[in-house]
Amino acid sequence: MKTVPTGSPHPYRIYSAASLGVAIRHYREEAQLTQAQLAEEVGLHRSYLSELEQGKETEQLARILRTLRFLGVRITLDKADW
Amino acid sequence: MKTVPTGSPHPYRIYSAASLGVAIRHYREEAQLTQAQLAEEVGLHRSYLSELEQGKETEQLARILRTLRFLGVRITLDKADW
DNA sequence: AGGCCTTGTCGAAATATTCCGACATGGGTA
DNA sequence: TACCCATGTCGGAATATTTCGACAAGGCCT
Repeated sequence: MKTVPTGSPHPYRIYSAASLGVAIRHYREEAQLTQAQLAEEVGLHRSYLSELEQGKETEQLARILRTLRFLGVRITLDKADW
Repeated sequence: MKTVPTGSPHPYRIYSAASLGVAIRHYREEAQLTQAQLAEEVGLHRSYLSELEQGKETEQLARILRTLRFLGVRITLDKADW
C-alpha cells in the first residue's frame, strides 16, 4: 500500500464547540500566551476567548458542525511539523 | 522514516469562510442532496445554506479562523475512506 | 414556448452573539 | 498574610446573524 510520512503531532478531531475549545486552549498554551495576549493579538475580547476555550456552544458553530457531521466530514486541527 | 497509509481522498484546507463554503458544497453535491434537502436535514434555512456555500464571511467564523491561523493551526476537512 | 427544479438574492423582523467593565476565585510567591 | 496574575463569570448594551417569504435567473426537459 502506498504510504506517506506520518502527519503532524497533536492532531485534534473537532466534533463540537467543546473539542474546539480544548484545541484552542492547547495551542494557546503551547505558544505560551495568556488569554489577554492572544485576544489582543487577534482582536477579540478576553472574556469571549475564555468562553470559546470553555467550549461555549453558539448557534452558528453548532449549525456548521452539524452540517458537516451529517455529510460525514471529518474536521482535523494540527500544526504542520515542518 | 515511519509511514502510515495515505489519508482520505478530497481533503480540504480551510483558510476562510470562502474555502469552507467550497468544501460544504462539494460534500453536499457528493451526497447528491439539494440545498433544500440538506437544510431540512440539519435544520437550517435554505437561503442561509446558500450563503454559507458562497463563503459568506461572518464575524464569528472569521474570529475563530483568525485565532487558529495566528496560532499556526491547520484546519483540514476530509471524509474517512473506510 | 411553458413548466419545473435549483440556486441566488433581498429586506426586515426575530434571534443570537460579542463586547465591555467589573468583580470573584485560585495559584503562586515574597 | 498580602500581592499579583490569569482566568471565570455576569448583565446589559451594542452588533451581528439567521430566518422568513418572496421573487428572479438559468438549466433542463417535453
